[in-house]
Amino acid sequence: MSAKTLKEIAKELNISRFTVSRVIRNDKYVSDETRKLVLDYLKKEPYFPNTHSKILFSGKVPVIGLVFPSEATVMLEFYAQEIIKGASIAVKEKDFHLMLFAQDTFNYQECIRLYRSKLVGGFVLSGIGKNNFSDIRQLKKEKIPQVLLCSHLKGIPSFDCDNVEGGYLAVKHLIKTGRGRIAFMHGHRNWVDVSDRCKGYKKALTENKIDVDPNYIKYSRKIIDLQFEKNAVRELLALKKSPDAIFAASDRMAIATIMSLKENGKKVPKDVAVIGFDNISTSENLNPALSTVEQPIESMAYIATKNLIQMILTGKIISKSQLFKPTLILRKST
Amino acid sequence: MSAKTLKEIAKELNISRFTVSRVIRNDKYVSDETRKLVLDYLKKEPYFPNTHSKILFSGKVPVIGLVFPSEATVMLEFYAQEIIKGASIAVKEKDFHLMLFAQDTFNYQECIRLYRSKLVGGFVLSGIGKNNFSDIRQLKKEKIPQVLLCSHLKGIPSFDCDNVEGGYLAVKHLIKTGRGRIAFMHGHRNWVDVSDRCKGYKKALTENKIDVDPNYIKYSRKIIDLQFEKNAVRELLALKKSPDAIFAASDRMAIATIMSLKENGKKVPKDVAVIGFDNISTSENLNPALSTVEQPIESMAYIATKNLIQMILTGKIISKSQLFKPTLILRKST
DNA sequence: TTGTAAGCGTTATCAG
DNA sequence: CTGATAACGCTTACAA
Repeated sequence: MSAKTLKEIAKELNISRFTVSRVIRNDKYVSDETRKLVLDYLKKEPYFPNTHSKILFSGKVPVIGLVFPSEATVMLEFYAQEIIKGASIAVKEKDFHLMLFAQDTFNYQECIRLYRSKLVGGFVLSGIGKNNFSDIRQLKKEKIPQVLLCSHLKGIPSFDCDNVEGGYLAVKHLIKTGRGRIAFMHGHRNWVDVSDRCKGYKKALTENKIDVDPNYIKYSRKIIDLQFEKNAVRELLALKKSPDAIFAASDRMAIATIMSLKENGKKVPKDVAVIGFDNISTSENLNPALSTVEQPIESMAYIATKNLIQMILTGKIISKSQLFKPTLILRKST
Repeated sequence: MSAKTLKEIAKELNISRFTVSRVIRNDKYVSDETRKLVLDYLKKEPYFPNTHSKILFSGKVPVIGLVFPSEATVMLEFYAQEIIKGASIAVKEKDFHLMLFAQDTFNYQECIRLYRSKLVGGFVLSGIGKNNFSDIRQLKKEKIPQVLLCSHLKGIPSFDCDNVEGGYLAVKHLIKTGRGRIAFMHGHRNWVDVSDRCKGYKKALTENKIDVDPNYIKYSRKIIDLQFEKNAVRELLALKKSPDAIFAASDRMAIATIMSLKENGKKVPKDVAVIGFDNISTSENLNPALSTVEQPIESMAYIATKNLIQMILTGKIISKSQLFKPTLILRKST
């Protein structure tokens, strides 16, 4: 059943559609009598204004495009739900809507098309990697409202966790608990978050007068490499001075690391402590339960979306960014 | 930068907007000369037709509303991404779009509003529980195109895994590997999938001449109960004949079950075998790696969305449903 | 207080 | 072959 239009309602009531429109928009210039007539009608037959007429007329597009590039899955696998939740809340507050775009690889041309055809009013871009930073600048040139989530780039409004601080917290904790030979394992270098966590790692080490040993840093050269942790652990254990702790840049990696350590006869945390990053839901049910660093993803998504909406509503491109504080979650693996 | 309209392009070329429109729509009745003129222009300045004008004119709304009620999170926590992926692929094939609605509890009134205001053309409803079946029937009465995903209801096009078969496979496997005292743990009874898995459980038992013992069936009375598995395991172990296997209706539950068993000094699978349902990504990294049953969620979402699109395009409400085959994944916990 | 006209950006149909 | 008219459903400004 299609909704009645103003015209149809007006015809049934023998008045003009403009009068009906006035009542609905609470315009003053309607007699109490006609107002009552219309309101009584609307009680029985609710009115649903056509979204597209409204957008067409107003020129404002109350739709946020939430982009999930598949490449970023490595990073965002466990975050999709929280991002959606945060963005949904922001969107509801302002009567906006959320459109989802799962792209194979980030496609800025499609973004331009979506924007210029007025399907969306702006974008929340999640987990954009360095390889796409030039595309982001392109979007900026086109004056397309956008915010970055879980990534950051100078000149673009970015909402990210303070990953330097996160890495720093994790490693400082390891040092505090008596570990001195701390390795760092991370994924493909395309994402700034990874470099940031590495910076935090190095910062904690130097601050504690521990030399940064490149042999202790292992990273994946492929975006997806199922054998990576296995090989990395083997290599680390083969070192003359093998590490007594490993900081993994994601919980997923930390879990695989723990498994590999066990397979190699090491006890966690006795022989090697392990700390992850993300606090995914299964990490507390592991054996041993995983220590990790948590990002406030839902609020990051909420704030990011809120800012984007503000930009769309005011028509102004701002470039306020925000770094969110991570939290150390201590369990049994350290 | 806003996209140029037909009118603006026409003005620059000193022809009428209708002619420009013709060229763009590949209409025959344009002279080669004018066609070239327009095409040359479009090469430098691509044209992006206004979505809303098109929808307004055509009356067709190429937008799928993907609804995620929070209640269903218990079920869908690990599926969001795959559902999104499947739906996205279907949507792209037909030039539709995906709008996301994360609702606190399923809100059919909002669905009606969204449909009648022409914001969406129909709904993919994920993880609808029995408590909302009357709302679904209401939507059907309103002739709103909808499909159910990960749930099923007679008379409504539903795309679900064959959970009876899934439960049957899991329990048959336990029996085959020598287990005779098999418990079943599941979540809140609001979801049909749970009842179906229970049916499969019972079917496998009776088929193998094992009595169904109600003491072996534990279910959560609350939708979220963090202590549930702990208590259930304790109660099961306190039985005179405590179970030698547990079939948990979700991997999450299975993982918590394994932890509780270990805390109670039991070895998995030696003392008690455990099998889950879902095949979530961490289940293979557990210790022991979790045996489980996998649902083809992505294709379920794909097919469901495809069917919905067909309904929207043809304007016909069909009620073809489909049950998808689950797969047994055997690892170390059984 | 109410109705009319014009416009948002398309397209189908008719007239020239 | 091309331009004009009308329509999709709504709102703003203006006229009655």
